[in-house]
Amino acid sequence: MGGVHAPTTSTELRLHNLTRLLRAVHAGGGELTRSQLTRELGLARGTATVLVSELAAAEMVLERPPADRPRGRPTHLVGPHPRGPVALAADLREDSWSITAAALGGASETLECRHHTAGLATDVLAELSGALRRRMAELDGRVVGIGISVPASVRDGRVVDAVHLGWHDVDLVSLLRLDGHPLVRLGNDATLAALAEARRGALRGVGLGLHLHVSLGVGGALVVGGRPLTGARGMAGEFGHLPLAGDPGQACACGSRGCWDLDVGANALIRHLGQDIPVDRRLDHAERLIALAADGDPASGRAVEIIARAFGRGIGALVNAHDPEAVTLSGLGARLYEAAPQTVTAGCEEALMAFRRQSPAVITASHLGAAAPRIGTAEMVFDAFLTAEGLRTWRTHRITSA
Amino acid sequence: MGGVHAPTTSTELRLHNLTRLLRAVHAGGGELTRSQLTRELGLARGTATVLVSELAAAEMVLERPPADRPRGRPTHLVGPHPRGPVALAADLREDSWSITAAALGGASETLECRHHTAGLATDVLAELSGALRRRMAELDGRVVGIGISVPASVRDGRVVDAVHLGWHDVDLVSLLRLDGHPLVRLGNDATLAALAEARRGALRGVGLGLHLHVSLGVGGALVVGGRPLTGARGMAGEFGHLPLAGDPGQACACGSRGCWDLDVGANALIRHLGQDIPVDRRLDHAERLIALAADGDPASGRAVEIIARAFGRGIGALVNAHDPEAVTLSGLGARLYEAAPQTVTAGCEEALMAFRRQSPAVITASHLGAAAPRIGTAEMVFDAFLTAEGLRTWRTHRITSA
DNA sequence: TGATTATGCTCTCGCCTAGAACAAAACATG
DNA sequence: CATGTTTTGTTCTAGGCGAGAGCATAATCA
Repeated sequence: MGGVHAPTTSTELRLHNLTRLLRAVHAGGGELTRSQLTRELGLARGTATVLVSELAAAEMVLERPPADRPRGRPTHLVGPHPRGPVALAADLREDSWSITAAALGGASETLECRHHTAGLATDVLAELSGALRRRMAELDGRVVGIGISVPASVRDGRVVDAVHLGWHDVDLVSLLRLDGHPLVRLGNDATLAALAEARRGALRGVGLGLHLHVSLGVGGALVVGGRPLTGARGMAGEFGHLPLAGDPGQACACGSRGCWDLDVGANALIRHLGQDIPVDRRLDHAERLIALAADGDPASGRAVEIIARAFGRGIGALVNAHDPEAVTLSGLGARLYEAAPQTVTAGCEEALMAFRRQSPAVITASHLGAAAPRIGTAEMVFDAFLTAEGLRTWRTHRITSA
Repeated sequence: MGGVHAPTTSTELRLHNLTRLLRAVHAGGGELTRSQLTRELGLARGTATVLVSELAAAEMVLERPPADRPRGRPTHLVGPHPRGPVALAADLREDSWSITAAALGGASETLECRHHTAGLATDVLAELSGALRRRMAELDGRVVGIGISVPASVRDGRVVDAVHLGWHDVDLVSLLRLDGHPLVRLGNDATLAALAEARRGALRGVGLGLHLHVSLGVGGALVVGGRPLTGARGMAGEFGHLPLAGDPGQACACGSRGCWDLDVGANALIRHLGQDIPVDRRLDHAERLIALAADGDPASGRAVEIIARAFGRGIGALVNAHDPEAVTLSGLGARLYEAAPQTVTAGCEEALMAFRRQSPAVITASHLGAAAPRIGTAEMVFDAFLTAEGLRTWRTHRITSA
């Protein structure tokens, strides 16, 4: 499920082991030595030699001397090649967009970041499209895929529904005119934040984790074996539209009633204070309100407490249902937890089944911050690229272009 | 992730392909021809010859002539060997236990079935233990594993909590004195019903499915790639303890509030009618109430409608959150859906996000009936056995015993 | 009876990895 | 500073595996 097929022939076996090696390099952040990789993958040293040489010849990895040198013959760190594969990650938000380039191992650099006020105006997309094409040209031949993170439901590469933006069934890939590129992937920002957490954050190595990403509302994903569940149509993780913590009769903009979204997120926080803020400034405003609360402002403080409690209760309910090993929070969720950890925890315990209270799941605020969706987007692209197929493409591409 | 490792050497490659072949035979119910298997697995005919011969020599499969003969040279059905592997499945319930033997391909026969009134009395376990040992002796050397289905939360092979039975942290495997056997697996009945549905029912081939099993309350599992999620501690699928459809303030016996369990299941149905029925007769009674409703009894009819609506609303909420391709119902859930399909559907649509209403997930009543946990138990055992390790064990065992 | 059709069997070939033996490059020690 | 120790890289051989080709086989069809 998702590109990693087991080999059935000896030829595929080679490709499979090359992929495994490359994935290990990527997962290790490009900071593992050749001998570590050899041990980790259970390869013979001779085999490792062949495989690493092949990847180095293809300009995917480069060996460099390590900082510290233990006793015996020195080994080398296997890291990304300076002319190696790059994933471009575009993070499109209600109020801004950015483009980040990530190399094998996950090291990334945000190349460009623009604010906008136009919501989904076509010229915002045109601007982003132009920037992406420019960056691809700059990185001549190194871009193996483009990922786009959007605050919206995504299905089969199309934006199905963006409640807060008023988008419905938009073919973003076509609008960005990236059809020509072989590997373009679209993802929901919360799902991608979960992916980032699974690969580079607190859910690393966790069998079953739950990640919640709070922005205007609440989204997230169950993470199973390092992979967020995306649902049959790529629209899972809409936890905000479970009736977890509030008035079951209250209507939600999504068309249902009693949604958790009505009680948690920037929208809820602002509504609780009776304020009226335009969509494209709500996230910033909500962060400011949480800061105000921390500084002792009573009205903000009360609102934050209410939201934090509702957040906690929903978390408890979700833990009841799914029994995760760990729960991680990103976006506004992390801020909320940092501002009122005891309130969130109390809400959670309140909703937990009694026998689970003895060993509740660990709640952690993500340390990836606002970069989470970007990082996850790059991981999504590398997931698609680090396959037998991707390797073949890279090799033939480099051979023909050289 | 569950025993299926990818090969890294050519020796493992052979074992891997043997396993794939055996799994395909099992998944196909032992009714696939050699040529079908060859095509399905993408093998060369020569390779298939070698692999099938090897499995036949090990007395795992047996080739037999097919019923219908198409044009060319006749091929053979690859089915279970009469002296081949057998999984024993014990289904332990509040009021009875049974033992079922399943062969490769899933064909099963219930060998023994006893009623009891003693709940968890030690002599019930002793009786079951004796019966299991007897069956193992009868099936001399063919039993590759024993699975046990229990109506309780299970963690690390121990019964953690059985609300309606009063069991807490019971080491059932030790109590049954089966420690000697290499492969003993314990599972929750709802989770195993979901597994059965995934392998032999309506969730076959479904990428992400949701199975709900209604008895006194509601349990179930998300099925991902043919495998039910069990949670970090094996206690997932407690969907009944999400506050999905009722009064959020109402206290539940589990220690939380507003649980779905309060509105759906035998307990809820009986409570809605203001009746008072002992725990061990509630399931039967609830079925009778649903039958009464179908016959036109107004009080029962109203109660069933209310429960069905709450059931539907919760399903809708879960579909919002997880976006399953299909939803299957077993136990009382199937009865409820058959009795009032339009009410369930209406409740579901009511809770769905508007944009999902265009293509809602398909709801299906399971056709496996009461056998679902048994079937799932056998599948659990074969899952553990049909691995490179399991094959090795079988081969060495047969070699030394022959 | 002979043509057609699809499958099974056998053998060769190329590919892959393990493992052993040897070489190399550092550090540790006196 | 020279020598021994330790760990890793390199090279080569042996054994195993599956693809594919060519042939054999067993049924149906005309």
